[in-house]
Amino acid sequence: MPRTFLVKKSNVSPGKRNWSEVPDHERGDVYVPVSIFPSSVLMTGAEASPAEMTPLCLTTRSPREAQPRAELPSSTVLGRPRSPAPSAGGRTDVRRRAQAGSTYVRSKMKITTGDSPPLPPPPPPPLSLPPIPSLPSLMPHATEMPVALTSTPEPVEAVSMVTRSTGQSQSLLTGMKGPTGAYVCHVCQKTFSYQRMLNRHLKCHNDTKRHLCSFCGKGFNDTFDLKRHVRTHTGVRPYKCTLCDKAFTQRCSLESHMKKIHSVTQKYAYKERRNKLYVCEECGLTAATQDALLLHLHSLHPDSALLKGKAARRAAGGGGGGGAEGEGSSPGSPQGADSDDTTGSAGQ
DNA sequence: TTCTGCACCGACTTTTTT
DNA sequence: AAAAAAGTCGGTGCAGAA
Repeated sequence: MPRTFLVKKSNVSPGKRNWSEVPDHERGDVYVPVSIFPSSVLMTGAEASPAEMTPLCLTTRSPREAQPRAELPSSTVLGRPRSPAPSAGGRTDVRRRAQAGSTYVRSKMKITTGDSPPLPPPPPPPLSLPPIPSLPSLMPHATEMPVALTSTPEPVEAVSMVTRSTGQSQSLLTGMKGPTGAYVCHVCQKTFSYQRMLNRHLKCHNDTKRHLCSFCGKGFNDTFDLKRHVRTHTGVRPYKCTLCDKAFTQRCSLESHMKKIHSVTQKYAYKERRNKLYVCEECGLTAATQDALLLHLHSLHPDSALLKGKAARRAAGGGGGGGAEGEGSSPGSPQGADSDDTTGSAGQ
């Protein structure tokens, strides 16, 4: 069974990993799940692994797992005072942040609510983001503020037409339907075939991010985006090059590598689904099937969040994923572990 | 039954860093 | 230039409300 590429962090610059300093052939040998935990969230002594501390989906490890544990660098992104408040626009210049020691934050980072959490919120309630001060009453729910942050003043009125009680946009969204029947974004005039696509797209114009990374505080619109991001903290690299043992966090990175370095072009049709890879976020093992992954989890990680989540779902009456469980689906939730970009529902 | 929000996932693209 | 990371969208399925 292939082994997920797990990356050991060498103690490099604060707050930033330097994977390149780790020889590729060594990356898979040692898994340091998280080495950038802020001291503020570190428990005393060695009793708590990073995974145990994180509210993310990294679940507790059984004592018998003698995984190397990374010490927390004294000056990680979160272990030090953050840079001053972000710009008014909600975005922060990466260089400014870098000067402040927050090298994880990229230039396109959108601060969640205008204020990055000074410290990683211990189990962050993902859904409890405070509304944008200027529109508190109009945005009870982040997903229901379609044009709240447009540059034009009138959208505020439009937003008020989106009601929480009904969960329906009474006139705003339908009113945005263009002459072709497509749904048009007020902000960028992009068109979408489905209203739900437009609704989701509108979040892009919204600086309020519902899903916060507990490691660095960065916010994302989508849980999947957050989970993908978290992998940069955990060092899990499931996509391994078979030719040079290099590994990547995203499949596209691997495919790009294969093409550019090895001149190997994967034969995939446009948007053709690749083989799904099931990854154990506990130890990095990869499996070709969900059953194999479950078997592995049962045998080695019986306390894994994924298994607990499945058990909880069974207890709750069967049902598959979806909103009910997802509502509390923070990156630390069982579901979170269950649904990494390489694991999780086998529905697809 | 329909609509909607939400979670989830894969894929493609873009930007930034090394 | 390559890699890393993030932004975005198409699509699917479930749950809850109307």
